Amino acid sequence: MTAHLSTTTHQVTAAKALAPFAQPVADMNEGCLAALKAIGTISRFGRNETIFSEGDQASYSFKIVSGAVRLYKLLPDGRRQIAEFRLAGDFFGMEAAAEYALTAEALSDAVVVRYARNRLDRLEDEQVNLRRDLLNLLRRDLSAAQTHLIMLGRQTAKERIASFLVQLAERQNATDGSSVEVPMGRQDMADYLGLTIETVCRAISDLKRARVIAIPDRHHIVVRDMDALQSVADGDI
Amino acid sequence: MTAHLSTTTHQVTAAKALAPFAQPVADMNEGCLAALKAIGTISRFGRNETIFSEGDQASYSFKIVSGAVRLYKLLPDGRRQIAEFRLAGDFFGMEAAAEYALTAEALSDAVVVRYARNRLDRLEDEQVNLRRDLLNLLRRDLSAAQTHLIMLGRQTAKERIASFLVQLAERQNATDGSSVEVPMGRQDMADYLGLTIETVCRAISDLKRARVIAIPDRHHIVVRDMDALQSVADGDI
DNA sequence: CGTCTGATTGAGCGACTTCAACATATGTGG
DNA sequence: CCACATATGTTGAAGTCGCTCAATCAGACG
Repeated sequence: MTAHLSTTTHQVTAAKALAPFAQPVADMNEGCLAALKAIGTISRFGRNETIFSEGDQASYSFKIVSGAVRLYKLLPDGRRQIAEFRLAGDFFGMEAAAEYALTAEALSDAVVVRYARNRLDRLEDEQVNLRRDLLNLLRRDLSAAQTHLIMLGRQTAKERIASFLVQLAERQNATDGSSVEVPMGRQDMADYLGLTIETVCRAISDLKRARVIAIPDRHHIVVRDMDALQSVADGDI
Repeated sequence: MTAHLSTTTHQVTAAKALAPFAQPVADMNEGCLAALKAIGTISRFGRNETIFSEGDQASYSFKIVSGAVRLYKLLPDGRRQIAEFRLAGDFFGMEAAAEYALTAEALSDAVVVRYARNRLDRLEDEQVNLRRDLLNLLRRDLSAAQTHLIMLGRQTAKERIASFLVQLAERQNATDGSSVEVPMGRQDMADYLGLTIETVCRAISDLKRARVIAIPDRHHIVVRDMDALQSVADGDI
């Protein structure tokens, strides 16, 4: 493993200020970051604006400076499955081959850095470290997707919701009593968890009624008892 | 994309002879293959034998010569989600970081080539192409996982079964009337599709009753009407 | 032949969905 | 600032798909 801490100024401040999730960002070493910075251009997207669509030529990869992004697939009849939420500090579109396999939309107003794929590819050829970092990024994505799979395939609605909230809380290093930001709406949660919006609402209400969490407003939850929440996530009822 | 056709003798013959799926194998160029061959050692596993377990130190990566492998995760209470089936010609364990994220078991008696990770890593440092190929391998895995996600999150039982059978058939280039090998049992299918074995049976029986497929025996299906099967997969009933 | 494993079918139940009503923001124009 | 509109979220009642439990079947093998 060749991971190094990433510490350029703009991304860290952005992460602190706006990152709803404080999970470890894709680690990049200094040389790579400097090189990346040189080829990136800033770009802005409004809430629900499409950044790229499934099937588009994958001409760019991205890194989020502030805001958040949903990555999803649609079935022909409109059913939607969100594969990932990406947050400040995260990369996305790196995993694409010739065409994007997912659609990317801004969850909220977002500022991103755009990297031209051809320049990125050239950089990769030159810098072994960049290629290695990219490999590790993909490994993480794959691992996350596998965790997501068992969630959708083998967990109950309550377990999925609780697992999701645990993930949110952990990425923000939340402890009992601290407020956790929920950047996505209920429909987004439902489409990520393979449920309906009603089921999501009910499960959240149940957790609230059981005093495991509190809901100050739609976009925040307070974890009152992390152990209990984890137990629900694990199916220990 | 830097993919080249792989044409070493042993793997192609193995694929022809035993591959239940004839999907494009991870493409590797000649140089990489020769180098890989030099560091690989043959290894055999019996039916249901564990090749590695989730959490083990990831000391080796593998390529299947013959047979098939299931890759899965378990929940603490024993619920199982199969993430992938791997078949003759396929690599697995390449995606692992320090530890394996999944458990690998032989679906049937299997012959595999084992590559020591430290030697593999050294090869990657030396050969740009190998790293590039590995990257593409991971991209495919990720893309497959995302397709699997929408299956589990947003498709009905019938759609999942039909989609699965279409996948099987396509990988074997099956046309209407040709027999498709089904290397895994019903429980494996269920754990891949996030269903119970009974639901899998019933859905298959329904397709048989509708004359969309025929079932000569447990490990074979005949696609009688691929268009109809695809329609079921797409939810066009 | 009996046993064992895996597959199939049936009956009843329950978790999640669907449909519907209502509530709570957020924003807009007067 | 209020009246109204729209989007999002919440709750209830009824329906259904897939699960659970249970019995039976089919092939493999000693």
